[in-house]
Amino acid sequence: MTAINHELAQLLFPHVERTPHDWLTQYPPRSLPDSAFVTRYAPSPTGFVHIGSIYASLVASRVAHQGGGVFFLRIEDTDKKREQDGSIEAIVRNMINFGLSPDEGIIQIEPEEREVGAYAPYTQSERVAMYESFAKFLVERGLAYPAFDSETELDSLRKQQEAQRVRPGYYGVWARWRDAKIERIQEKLAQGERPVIRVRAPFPNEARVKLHDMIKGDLDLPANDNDAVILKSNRLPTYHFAHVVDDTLMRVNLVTRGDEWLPSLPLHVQLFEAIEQPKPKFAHIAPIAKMEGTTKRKLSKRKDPEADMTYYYVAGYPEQAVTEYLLNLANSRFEDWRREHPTTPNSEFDFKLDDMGKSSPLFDIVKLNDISKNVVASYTAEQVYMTSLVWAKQNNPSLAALLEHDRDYSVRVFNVERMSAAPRKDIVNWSDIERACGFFFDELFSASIAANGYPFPNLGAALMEQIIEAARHFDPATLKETWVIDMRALAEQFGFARDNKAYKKEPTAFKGQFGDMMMVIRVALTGKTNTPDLYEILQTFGVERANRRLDQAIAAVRSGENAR
RNA sequence: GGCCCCAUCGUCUAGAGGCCCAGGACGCGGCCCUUUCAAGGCCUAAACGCGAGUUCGAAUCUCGCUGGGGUCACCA
Repeated sequence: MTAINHELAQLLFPHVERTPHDWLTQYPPRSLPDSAFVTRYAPSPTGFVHIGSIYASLVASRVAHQGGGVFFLRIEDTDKKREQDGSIEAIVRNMINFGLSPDEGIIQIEPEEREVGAYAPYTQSERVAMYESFAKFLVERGLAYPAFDSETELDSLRKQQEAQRVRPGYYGVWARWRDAKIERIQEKLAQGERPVIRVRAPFPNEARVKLHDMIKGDLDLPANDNDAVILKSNRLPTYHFAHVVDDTLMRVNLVTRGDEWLPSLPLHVQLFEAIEQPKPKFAHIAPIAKMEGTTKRKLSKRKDPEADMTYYYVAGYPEQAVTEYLLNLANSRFEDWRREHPTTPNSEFDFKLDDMGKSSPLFDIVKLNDISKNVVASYTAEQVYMTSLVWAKQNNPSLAALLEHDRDYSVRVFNVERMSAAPRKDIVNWSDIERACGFFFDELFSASIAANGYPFPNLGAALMEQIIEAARHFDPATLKETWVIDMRALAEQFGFARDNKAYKKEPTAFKGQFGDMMMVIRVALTGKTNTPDLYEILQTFGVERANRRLDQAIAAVRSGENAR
């Protein structure tokens, strides 16, 4: 520490008395086994929650918790311009919903915000004193210096570099404030100008940074020679410096983050060395991407609705489905595991960073839908009822009213073809319920008939009337097999084939096959051509509702207006 | 443009020199089952970007090329 550096440090940070050592003493190493990882999710509160964030925190949380480590939440609010109200609430709510509740940081917002953890505060704007201590430390050692370039000066610098076709940046001869005399700095400060603080990077720097990334493998990057800004003129740190100081003081030993950070990794390594602290391990995650025409790009907040977690809430995807889809993207082994362990909570899946892909996976809603169908099928009717009701209250109030109006009936509706070994898989998400089950509810059924009529097959009004009339005599005490046998007999009586084989053998001898007759009943009861099993529908409806529907259908057939 | 990362069916991927004329899942198509639909069962089509090496032998190792992506802010 030279006298001049010390003087400069005092000039820049006269009020800063605490040293890095003081802070390191205040926040001692965690007492955890060596194998335990301390990870964090460090979002900036700049808007809606991106699915990539949930993906990254899922990874971080699993890696930490599997080894008995700690996963915490840190709010990176150093860019006050981009900050948006409500972001923190959205972040915390999403984490809770997705079973990613942090061990430390803001863990709750309702009824009141609550922060826990011994490494507080967990919000960067409240940690300014720490950044200043470390910045002062660097200035004292000649490893950082103030720079007073204005925005326009930096712009013209960049333009000159472009014109001369040299690498843009603040380095070598371009780093004008790098070796400024202290008198000049004093003068600027006296004029009331606020400098940024830049690292003094070795220049020229031919060194290479070699390290092992837990996802990307062995990395070999050129060392940093750019005098990056570590403290902005408003005294808030840049991401780079905040990352290094916070992850040091909060004793993070594994940094998981998007791989867009790879290019600045050498700077980070340099900063860890400059503050004389060990660097953590790194795991750089390839972000979820999407095709746009022929180009692949990161899922974008602006362009892609599916980037926003709100999309999944509005569509009513169970959180478990989204989680398992993401787990599958991260570790494709997951779906094999799921098949072998159909009912085990996914938290017991042995997640491995090693198994993560190195390149960006493409988002695939079709695959998500498939996973979601299976998740919904694994729910009990009661669970479907409860969960979809919560969704409907927010997203489909009229459906919520129907579900609440007759709770028992609704649960029975969701129980149709659910209790078997091969449960019905026709509900993708809660917004799909109206399409799949709407006809069970008289209001929705009537609306559908009013809008679309009955999609009856062309069998002639007289015959259809007879068929529907015959269906009126349903006895709930009848066993399913018996009922089917009875219906087959009826089919034969009406001139339909008793079974498919008979029909295939001699198609012209019949009015149609068994299914054709049943379709008339199906449409009469439901107004649809694709529904669950008719026997179960009749059982669920009950005789009264069934007969009411059949009578209505007969009337429609008679009037002819809806037959088509 | 510099630097960096990446590269197997349409998609997610398995594959760490012979087990692979490449396996699974989703999707697509077909068949079976069947009161429609869904599910389920069976089956088909579908990929190692290209070129050199190394080797008895390469999807797997090396190099080059090509292609894709990321990044070059007082944003994170």
